[in-house]
Amino acid sequence: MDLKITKYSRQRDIILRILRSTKCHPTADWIYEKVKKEIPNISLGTVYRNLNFLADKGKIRRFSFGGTTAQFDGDLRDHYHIRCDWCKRIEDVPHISTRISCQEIESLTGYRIHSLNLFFSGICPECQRKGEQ
Amino acid sequence: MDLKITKYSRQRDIILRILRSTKCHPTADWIYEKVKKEIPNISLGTVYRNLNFLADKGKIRRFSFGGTTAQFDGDLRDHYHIRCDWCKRIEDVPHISTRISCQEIESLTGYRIHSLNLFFSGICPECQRKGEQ
DNA sequence: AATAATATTAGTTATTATTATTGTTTTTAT
DNA sequence: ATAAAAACAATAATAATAACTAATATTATT
Ligand SMILES: [Mn+2]
Ligand SMILES: [Mn+2]
Ligand SMILES: [Zn+2]
Ligand SMILES: [Zn+2]
Repeated sequence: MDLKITKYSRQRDIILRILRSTKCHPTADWIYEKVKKEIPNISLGTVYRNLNFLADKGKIRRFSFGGTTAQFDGDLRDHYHIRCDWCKRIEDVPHISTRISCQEIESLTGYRIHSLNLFFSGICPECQRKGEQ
Repeated sequence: MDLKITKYSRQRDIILRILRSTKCHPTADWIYEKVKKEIPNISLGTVYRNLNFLADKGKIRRFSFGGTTAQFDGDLRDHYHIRCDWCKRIEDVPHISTRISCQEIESLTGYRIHSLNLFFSGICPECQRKGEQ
């Protein structure tokens, strides 16, 4: 919750800036390669540590779409995701008009709900054009 | 799609039966431990191979909820999931009345949509009772 | 400003999940 | 019964992530 109680770190700052400046949903390794251009001797462990830290504090999102590696999203605005089953690309679904009643889910499950994640999978336009697989 | 073209395998049969008979959303390793009681010398690789095979054929679901290991679900009926942020348990959300318009998403993104996954996270009733963390 | 306390780091090693390989066995088609 | 194909167990290899440690950077206190 409170990022204030932590000390400043240039590494964390840059990691957060890079994540926020991309539209893709990168892996720790992807971010590592980017940060290395600014801090050549940063270590992958630092990237993981800070990504997990930021995710735990709710400053970024961490998820994985069936794949084996975690992916991160610096965009905290309400939005959803779609993945192509063939080329595996992930894109934002910017806005949908339907409202899902979290209150209904809360009374149905007894949970206090923090977040709602909606993701679709299917075939992207490009793969549709290219045809089978 | 067609499981028919493959040869019969007792191992795959048992893996599928075990997955279908549990309400939890187990990892490959959890299933491995169960299968071992029936086939003591089965190998973990066989479990992985068959789970991936079944998932690729659409006979089971494979996903991971932020954690580092894949989880599987033998229940193909439309239903959604919720995870407790504290104890990490995952449960089914059996049914929700909201309608999400996949057609709207299709026209918005150009994707041909195959599936819709909805998952919530929050605090389970038990953790709420126990209090902080 | 100097000092002390502590968070964070780079570098490294360890762990864990998953996939690939290989030689053998089981299943199916002829 | 024979042969081809698929699946197997066992194992080695890979890849993702976490843990450790001594050094450094940041903050708080004097
Ligand atoms: Mn996004
Ligand atoms: Mn389920
Ligand atoms: Zn595609
Ligand atoms: Zn809980």
